Parts: sequence; structure tokens; C-alpha cells
Amino acid sequence: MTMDKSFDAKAAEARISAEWEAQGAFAAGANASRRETFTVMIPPPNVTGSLHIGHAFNNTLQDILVRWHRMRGFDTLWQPGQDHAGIATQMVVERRMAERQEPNRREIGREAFLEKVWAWKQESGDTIINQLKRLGASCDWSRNAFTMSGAPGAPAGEEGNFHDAVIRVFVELYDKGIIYRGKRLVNWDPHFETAISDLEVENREVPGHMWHFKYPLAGGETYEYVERDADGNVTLRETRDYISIATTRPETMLGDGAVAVHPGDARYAPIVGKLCEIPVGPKEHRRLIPIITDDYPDPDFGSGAVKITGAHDFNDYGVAMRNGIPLYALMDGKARMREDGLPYAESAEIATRAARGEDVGDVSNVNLVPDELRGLDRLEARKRVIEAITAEGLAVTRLHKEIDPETGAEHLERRPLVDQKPIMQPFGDRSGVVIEPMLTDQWFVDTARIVQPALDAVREGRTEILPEQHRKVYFNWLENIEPWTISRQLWWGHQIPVWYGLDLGIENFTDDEGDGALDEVELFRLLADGIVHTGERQHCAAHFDDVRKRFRDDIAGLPQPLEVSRIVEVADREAAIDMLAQSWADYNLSQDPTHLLYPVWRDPDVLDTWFSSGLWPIGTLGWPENTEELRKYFPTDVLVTGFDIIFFWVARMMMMQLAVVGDVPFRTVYVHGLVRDEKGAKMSKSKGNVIDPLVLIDDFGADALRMTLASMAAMGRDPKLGPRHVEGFRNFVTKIWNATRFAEMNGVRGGGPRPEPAHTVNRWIIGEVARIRIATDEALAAYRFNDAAAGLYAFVWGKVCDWYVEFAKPLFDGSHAGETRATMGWVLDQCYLMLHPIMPFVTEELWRLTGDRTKMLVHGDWPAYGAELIDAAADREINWVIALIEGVRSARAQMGVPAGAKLDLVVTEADVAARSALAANAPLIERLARVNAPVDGRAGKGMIAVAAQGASFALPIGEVIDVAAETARLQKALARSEKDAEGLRKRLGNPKFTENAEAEVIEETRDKLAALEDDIARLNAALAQLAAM
RNA sequence: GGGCGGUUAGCUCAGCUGGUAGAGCGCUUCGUUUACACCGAAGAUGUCGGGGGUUCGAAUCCCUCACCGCCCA
Repeated sequence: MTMDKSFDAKAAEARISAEWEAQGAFAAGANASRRETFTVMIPPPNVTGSLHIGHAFNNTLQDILVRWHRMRGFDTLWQPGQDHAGIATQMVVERRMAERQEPNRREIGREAFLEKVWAWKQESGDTIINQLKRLGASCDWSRNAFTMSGAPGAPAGEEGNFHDAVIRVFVELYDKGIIYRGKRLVNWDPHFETAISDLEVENREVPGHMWHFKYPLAGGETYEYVERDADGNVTLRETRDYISIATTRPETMLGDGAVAVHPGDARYAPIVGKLCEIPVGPKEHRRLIPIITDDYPDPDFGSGAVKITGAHDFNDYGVAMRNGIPLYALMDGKARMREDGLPYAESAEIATRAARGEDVGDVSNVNLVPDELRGLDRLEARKRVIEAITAEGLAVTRLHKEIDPETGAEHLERRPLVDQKPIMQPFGDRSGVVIEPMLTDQWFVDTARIVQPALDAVREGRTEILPEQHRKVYFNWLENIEPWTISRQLWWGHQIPVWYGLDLGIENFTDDEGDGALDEVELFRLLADGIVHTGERQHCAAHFDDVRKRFRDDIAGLPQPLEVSRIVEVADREAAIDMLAQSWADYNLSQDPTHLLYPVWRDPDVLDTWFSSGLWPIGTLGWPENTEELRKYFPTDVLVTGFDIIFFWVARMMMMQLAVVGDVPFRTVYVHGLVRDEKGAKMSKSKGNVIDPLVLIDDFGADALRMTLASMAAMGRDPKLGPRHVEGFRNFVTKIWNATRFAEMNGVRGGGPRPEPAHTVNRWIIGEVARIRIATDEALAAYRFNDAAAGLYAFVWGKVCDWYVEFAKPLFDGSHAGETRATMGWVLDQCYLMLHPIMPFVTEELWRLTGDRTKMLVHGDWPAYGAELIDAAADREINWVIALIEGVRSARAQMGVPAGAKLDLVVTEADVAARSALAANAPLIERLARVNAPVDGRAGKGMIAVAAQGASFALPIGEVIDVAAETARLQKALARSEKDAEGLRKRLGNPKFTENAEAEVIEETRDKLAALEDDIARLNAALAQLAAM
């Protein structure tokens, strides 16, 4: 059989993948020969995702670790899976429905829509899984998990426990009060009309404007406004009847609740506590707001006075909360100016009362958007507000000078002051639209209550974060953690297991007769004024039956006959009110209490996808069931991930696992960099510099891509990747392929035991194999993938191919042929074994081609030998031979000797060691240096000199040599050696060095110097001879 | 504004706990010698960002400045 000239990656990869899978090679525990487990949880890619270079990098590193452990006999589990990606998936499915001109989701309803999502998932949801398989990822695919598995409505094949785990955790944390519902300012995505967490917001600097407006003091009051420079000298003094406010968002002025200044700001001290007027809205209803003090305003920024719109800005929200300023919401879910709530006049009146300090209660119904602005987009509203204020003369203006180009006349004009300046604006990372801070009811995790164990675990080293610099990032975020908004106004996701019922207000119920029963009059009174405005009761449980029980307890205290009402589930609050009215009306007619219903409805929101992926380590192992896998593989060993999701995912998994099962989710977190393009730029679709890993696999093979990525995975650095790099490693694949091909042509077979050869060359290479095995294990154990890859590359190419294979060629004809075949077979086997974690396909193929194997290489036994295989004498001898060959080659090339010419090798001087090395390896030297058998002699005319440790040689290269050129060559070498030697002598001559340095270092330095001096002597001798001729 | 990282050969980057610079690509010259031209041989190129300090010795540790990048506010 003759092997092909190169590895056909495309054909082999598919075949080998199929074989691995058919054999269950990646199953948990496959090839296990010891008790220790090794578990890796894949960072679950989005179900909508397709493989990008970041995935390729991330999964290559995981696969290297996993294959390495599996080969070492660990009971290994690499758990794969996907997350359900709430927003992204809903977006994909909605877009597809629109493309097909189907009715939209609101038209078909929640249930039908979810069916479509599941259908989409079953059709296209495993794209990335198949792509990961192409990369060679050795996950236990039979265990592929999904964060929505087991959810109500999940089709066959999507059974699983993840839903149970998510709901169970929600209920537990709810019961402990760690999860709560509240009205708070959240990031609102007006495109998807949902809340998002602050991590899903991208702050970008965009060109913006800063307007300056005058808020007139109430009742025409005035004050002395004084500005001073740093030394306290007055630079401006004027009487003002207004306070100047700078804003980038004039439309929010409508919702202002106060103007705040810094308590230490002397300029405004005279007017603190007074009222001023918001310069917008109908004249007759102009609102007044108080001027308050707070630490938030920066006296040096703008005018130093800040308008406070608590419902539309996070900083303002804080000020409003601290100072009891009402929060007036101005926008709806689409970020348009509100149309609901009370009429403007009434709203303004309530707000004015509030400004005077009256308690006006809940202001969610107060709509301070003037009629003419209601329903407008926020930007249109902004335009109108600016126009109105400017028209009224309340914009701060500045004198503007213009010179008429024709007449040269100066023209002075006052113009509104508008600064052009970059502002930071929040964008939704999925939708790309400007995020609006919005006051809404949301569910939160009180992260402050579960953060401590996550901090302690890393501080105490129970979980190690590598590289270490990321610990700081982790601590910094967790130490300043904010409540986590976990509700999303979406349909695709785990629906919050909380039901609401109308609070029938037992305390407000008036029992006219005092008979404990409800008569018709009382009942209708309840219905008429109570229920629409009444509050709600809520219960949380994993199953509706449990919820039903609790509501039953709730209504048990109601007057009869209401307490026997049947509890039924309806869509929402409105449906509940309708049904309640209907059922009471029925009862009135029939007087049949079985017609009484108590409707409850479920919270429509779903949980943040990250809430479910936060449970990934336990959820994938079967929790809340106490499964064998959970007992065996948890806590997991390593999490390999990018730094971009330390907050999103790593920190949250730490908190959640510790909160739920009381243990860390993983012992080590290895954080890798972000793959960039060749120039170091972030890859992005808009820049068009995205590299598709599948294209690279098509072009160069998965092994080449993996080897490239591994070689770039220096800890803490971002790999910069271009096709050129991959090409280089494709060449490496070909190189080892051809070395094998050569071996095969010479009758070498693998699969044999480690030989104990006699020939120095064979003894030497076995020692080199041992060295690389030690180095590779050390590198992998320290997550230095680049060192492992570079080391193996240099070993295979630089040692095995460049030297060992070349040395072996003449040996195949001699008395050592047998042991050389055995040695080469064994050496190549070791190469396949050690390269397999990084380059699984080509090595598996070579393994198959080169021997009769009992197991596939994926289950090969990782070598364990060490330094005991290094033969120091063989090492010394072969290195001497290599140095000699290099010396001869270099001299030949520099002196222009034709490459094909075979020269005599004259030994002019040689010590015992050199002589024996020469004798033992003469055929190798002759062949590789292209010289004839060495003969003793003297240097003479037409010869060039070559020095080796303990020996000098002369090479006759022809009748006449260029003496000048040869002198120059030797002098150059001499100069280099002299320079090095000089440095070493200086160092050794320094008594402080010999006193302070380690003995080992001193010894090393002496040896180096001795070798250099030997060199120098030989070069000088050669130069002297040259001069004598 | 706070924090982190980077600045090493023409390019992209290694260089772990200080012992005096390496790889790949590219470049130059040569080469069809029984695996490989996706190859082989030889070669050139570096005040290791600037300045200061610690040390017998600094690309490596400390301080400082400059520029670039990232994260958070």
C-alpha cells in the first residue's frame, strides 16, 4: 500500500467523525481507566447561532483539555448544549413569519407562536452543533442539553429537566425573598418592548447636543448670581430671575420633578428651597418644581444645576429616591410620548401639589405630556419642545457675530446656545436602538444577598480564575453588584411561575347586616368601586395546583358565598375582572354558588435567558433530581470561556450554584482572549473582516485551524488570525503526513512496544520524545496551549523530520535497520498520541494507516515515560554531529560551494570524544554534510576551516579559494564568539557575581565560556593558517 | 473619571518564578540528494516605546512619561 501524497482532510474528517460517533467514543466515561473525573461544561451557544471564530477558538481549547484527559484515562464528560436565547430566537422566528407573510405573533397568540418557535428549533436549531462536530469537538453529544427542555409545550425529543430546574430555583429564591417584584427604573428596549439587564446595554459615544434653558423663578423672584475664578475673584455678577439648566434630552423636561444643585455650590445658595418654573407646557398650567440640593450635580459641569427626571434617567432616579421627588413617566413601551392616563390639566395640577410637598400618592396615572405632544415619537417631541422654549425666549443665548462677505458689515445676533458634544448613549445589544430608562414592574434577583459566597470562593481559591488579572474584574463587578432584572416581556422563555388574583379587599368590605354574608347590594358595591382599582394577591409555585391551594386559603376568609368560589386560570387581569363580574351576575340569577368563580392569571413575563444558563452546571446533570451524573461530575473541573461573559455568565453561575446547591460550579475558570483579525481589529460584520471558521476548515482542514488557534492561545492575549497562519499549520499537517509516508515506504509500522535500541541516533530520539512529553504535559497542565502547540510543532518538524528521519535513511541499509524501523514506528506513534488532542483527525487517520490497533487513537493511552529515557551520552554525541553538519553546510554555502558537490572531510585535530563520535556517525555526516569519509590530514591550500567542539576540520573546495572571503567569514564568526566570550569573562571576573549568583548559574557560565574559547582558538588557528598561505 | 492590558526582527506574536533575545510568515541566495516545492539548505534584520531606579546582572521587578486598545462609570 502506498499512501497518498497528502492528507485529504475533507474526506477523512467526515469519515472519522462518523466512526467516533458510531463507537460512542465521546460518551461520558469512555476510555476511563481511573476514578478521577474530568468535567467540562460547554458555554452553551445560542440556539440561533452559527459557528464563528470565537466558538472555534473556545471549543478547540476545551477539546484539547478533554481529549488529553480522556487519553489519560480520566472519567471524562464534556457536556454540550445550547441556550434558548430569548430575544434572539423570538426575533428570528418573527422575522421568518414576516417573510412568509404569515400573521404576526400577536395575531396568532402566545401558544401558537411558541409552537412555531419549537418547530423552528427542531428544524434549524442544531446548526451550530453540526458545525462543532466538524471542528472535531468531542462532546458527549448524546447528552446535548437545552435550556428550554421540558418546558410546557415542548415537543417530543425536548423532554428534559431544565425547565424544572429553572422553576424550582425561582420558587426557592422567591420563597426566601431573594427574588422580588418591584417598580424600578430598568433599561427598556423600545424595539422589542422588553426590559433588558444592564449587561445587555452597550454604551456608545455618539455626537449629541447640549441645550441650555432658563427655568424662571416662581413669582418673578430674583437673586444675585455670582461667579468666581479659582482664587475667589468675582468674574461675573448679575441679577437673575432664572436658573440655567443644561440638558441633552429636552423632551424629558416635561417630567421634571425638581432642579438639583450641589449643596456646596455658593452660586445657587440663595435660591435653594424656592420653586422654579418648567419652561414648557401650556402657559396656563405651567408647573413649578423645587430647587433642592444633592451631591450628584457636579458644580463644574454645565451650569452646575441639574433637572431631575426620576422616571427617565438613572442618575436622576437616584436623586429622586433620596429626596422624595415623584417619578413622572412620559413614554410608552415604544418610547413614544404617552397618551394614556389623566388629561394634562389634571396631571399638572397633581404635580404642582406634589411640588409643594403634598402627598399625592401613586403618580403612575399622571401624564405630564401636553395634549399636542401626546403620541409623538420622543425625537419629534424634543424638536417641538426646543422650538417652543426658544420662541418664548427662554433658551440661553449667546452673542453671535457675522460679517457680511459683500458689504463687510458686522451683524450681531443672539442665538440659542447649543453645544455640539459627544454623549454616551445606551443601545440595545440585540436591537441596536436607543435604550430608554423606564419605570416598570419587573422581577429582580436581590444579588447582594447571594454574592458573598461567590466572592469568598474565589478569594479562598476554591475556584481559581486564570489568568489572574481577571480576578480583579470579577471582584470589582461582584463587589458593586446591582439587582439583576430577570423578567423579560417576551414569550419565548421560562414563564414566571407566579399567579395573581384580585384582592377582594376583605378589610374594605362593608357588611351592612353584620351577617358575614354578602348580599346583592354589597356585592355590586364591591364590583363597582372596588375591584378595578384594587390590589392583587400573588402566589408562586412550580405547579398550578399548589397555587390554587394558596388562593383557596386566601379566599377562605371572604364572606360567603364567595369563599367557595372555584379557582380558575384566565389570561390576564382584564379577563379576570370580566369573569368575576360575569360569575357574580350568574350567581345573582341562579343563586347557585357553584357558579361562583375566582379567576387568577399568570404573570406573562418570562425569565432572562441568563437566569437559566446560570444553572447550566447542575441543570445539565439532571438537578433537581439527585442523579448519578450530578454526584459524579459536579462540581465540574474547568470552565473555558471568553472574558466578555465573565459578568453575564461566570459570576452568575457562581452565585446561583452556591445559592442553590451550596458548592462552586467549577474549580478553574480559564479565560481566553477574543480572536481578532490579522491587524488586531475586532471582527465585525460591518467591517467585513469576519473570518468564517468553516471556510478555513474547508480550505485547510480542521486540524490546521485547531493547531493555529492553539498556537495563538497565549494566556491573557488576544489571538490575531489570518488565513496565512492556518496555511502554515496545514503545511505542518502535510509534513507529518509525509514523514509517515516515508516511514511506511521503508517498512516502518507502528503499534509496537517501545524498543531499546543500540544505535545512538535511536537512543537520542527516544530521549527527545521523553523531553517533549514532559514539556507537553507541563504546558497543558498550566493551560499554556501555545507552548504545547509550539513545542510539538518544533519537535515534529525540527527534530523528527529535519534530523531523525534524515539520520535514519542510511541506517535502513545497515545492521541497525531493524531497531531503526522499530524506533521510528514508536516515535511516530508518540507524535500521533501527543498531537491528537490538538489535531485529532490527521492523527487518527495516521494511527489507523500505520498499524493494527486495538483501539482508536481517540482512546489511545497517553504516554507516561519521563526523563529516565534520556541518554545523556547519546544526546551529547548527536548534538555534536548536528553542530558539525551545520558547520560544514554553513561554510559550504557561504563559500559558494555548489550544493551538489561532494567534498573531502579532512580531520586536522580531534579529541577522543570527537573522534569516537565521528567514527560512530560517519555515514550520517557524509550524507547530510555531503562529504566523503573523514580522513586525517593537515589544512592546506584551497581548504576552508570548520570547527566543532573538540575538533577542527578542513574542507578542500578547489584549487583556488577566495582567501579574502574565507578570512572575512572566519573573522565574522570569531568576532561573534569574542563578543559573547567577553561578556561572560566580564561577568565571571566580577567578584559580586561569583559571590551572589547561584552555583548552578556560575557553572553554566563557565562551561559556556570554555566552549566559546575552544571555538575562538580553532578559528584563530584557521585564520593563522590562511594568513600563512 | 476609575480599572486592566499592550508597546520585542519588515509583519503577526512567544519569552513562566531576573542570567543578557526566539518562532511563524515575509525577504535574499542556492537546490529536482530514494517523504514532503504545502519541500530542503544557508543567510540578513532587534539602543526589547522613552526616561529613572533596584540588582553582580533587567525585555523580565519598581517608579514615571508617551502612544494604542479594552472594560466600567
